Amino acid sequence: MSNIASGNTIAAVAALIGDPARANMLSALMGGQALTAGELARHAGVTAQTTSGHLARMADAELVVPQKQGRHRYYRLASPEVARVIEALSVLAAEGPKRHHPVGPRDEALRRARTCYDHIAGRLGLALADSMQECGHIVLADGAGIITPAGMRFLAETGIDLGSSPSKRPLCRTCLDWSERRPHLAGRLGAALLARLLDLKWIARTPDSRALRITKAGESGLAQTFGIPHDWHSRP
Amino acid sequence: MSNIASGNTIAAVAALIGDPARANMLSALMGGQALTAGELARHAGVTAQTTSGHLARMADAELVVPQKQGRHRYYRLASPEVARVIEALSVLAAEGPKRHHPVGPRDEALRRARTCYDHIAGRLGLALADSMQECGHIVLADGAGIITPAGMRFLAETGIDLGSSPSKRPLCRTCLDWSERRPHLAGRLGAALLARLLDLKWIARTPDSRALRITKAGESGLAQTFGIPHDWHSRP
DNA sequence: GCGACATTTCGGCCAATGCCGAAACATGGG
DNA sequence: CCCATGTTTCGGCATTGGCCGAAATGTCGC
Repeated sequence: MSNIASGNTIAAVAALIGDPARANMLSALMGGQALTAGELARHAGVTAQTTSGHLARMADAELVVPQKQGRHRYYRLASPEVARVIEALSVLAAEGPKRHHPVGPRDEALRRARTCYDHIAGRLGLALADSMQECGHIVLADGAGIITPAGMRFLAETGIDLGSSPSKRPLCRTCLDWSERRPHLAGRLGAALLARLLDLKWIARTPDSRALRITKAGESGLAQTFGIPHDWHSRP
Repeated sequence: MSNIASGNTIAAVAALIGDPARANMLSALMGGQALTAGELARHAGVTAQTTSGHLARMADAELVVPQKQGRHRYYRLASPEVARVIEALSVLAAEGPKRHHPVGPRDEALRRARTCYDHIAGRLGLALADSMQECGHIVLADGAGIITPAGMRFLAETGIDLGSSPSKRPLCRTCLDWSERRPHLAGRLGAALLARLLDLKWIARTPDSRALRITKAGESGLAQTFGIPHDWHSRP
């Protein structure tokens, strides 16, 4: 009875994500960067051959998109929608059976600041969201936010470019942080913020990890622009 | 490398959803009502024994919760978080490989109005969201909304009770409608709206389906309160 | 207590699929 | 041109896990 067709299709997608090797690859791609097949193989803990098969299937289902470059083959998540599925699954997985509830990234660096697909998560993500809200630049409410006129000016001054695209992508979403259990900024604003902070070299990516490092320049920049104190990162 | 643990767990959850029979059951439960094991077996298209096993596993993983009642055993989705995962997967499944993109519920009744976990989807869902937005009762922005003071008065007058709980559940989220590709109201507001409209008997559930029927009283009520014209449902 | 109904447990069958070794394509550098 | 490196294809093995028939447990109504 009812709509078996759509049920079947969501099953197909979920089954694809439901393999440990593939799930690890997708988690790794949540870092937002494109990774080579080899790197993904290492993340997944399986051989290159096996990885190749997995990637082919995921590309076919349009969960990831391949990009040839020299003798490497880069893969990235196909869309923010894919990221949302992983994100929603993470929330569920973190809550999960209460067997060992003290979960979340064990790594302190990840807790402090990390990428979440194309925006910033961890305590830095929360601090940025809090700051912008306190300054009246955005109004957050339940999973999304509105950028105020003052906020628009602030973004322009700070060089954060939302890209005046006619894109259907939400301007300002929030994303539930699975380590801190509070929302941080996602959507186009979140993406632009990450891009700008990387561009200013206030934060830097860490090789082989989703962790973000706050640079010397970043410490003062974040303090001046967002009012985030220097000693912020030492506090839980 | 990296956090295999969390990857593993999201894989476990996804694998659970990734079976056609289980996915069909979960889709059926997206109707928001608790269903008996037998009903779920019919939805899934497998025998009762098989269903029992599936339900046990999903209950163990806390995707669904059982509730004994007489010689029946009712199951419902364990949380809004579970619903969000299914919702996100539906979006992906609908877009999916462009092989047959004219998808969405084939059934015209489902397209018109249906439940989506605990709120209203379909064209009626969109019309309600549009109406409240045009009247200045809510301000929607990218995945969530804010209820204005005027909106709060309107809700009070209309008898829509948001339940002053200290719940962490978002007041007003939006949920992307997979048949119409536009957002409708979810969150506590969406749930309260559905409850109130059912209570007023303006809409009624359909047995064995997620479709909602608009009653005679509903037609005039919706017209007066939300400005939704009588002939609304005849238009695409 | 006895039959009807709903659900679960047990046991065995079978198909799907993840995994790797070996080898074949690509690509870039010397 | 040949070798090193990255990636894919092929073949075969082993395991997982979904499915059902049969039968046990519970629960209701008489």
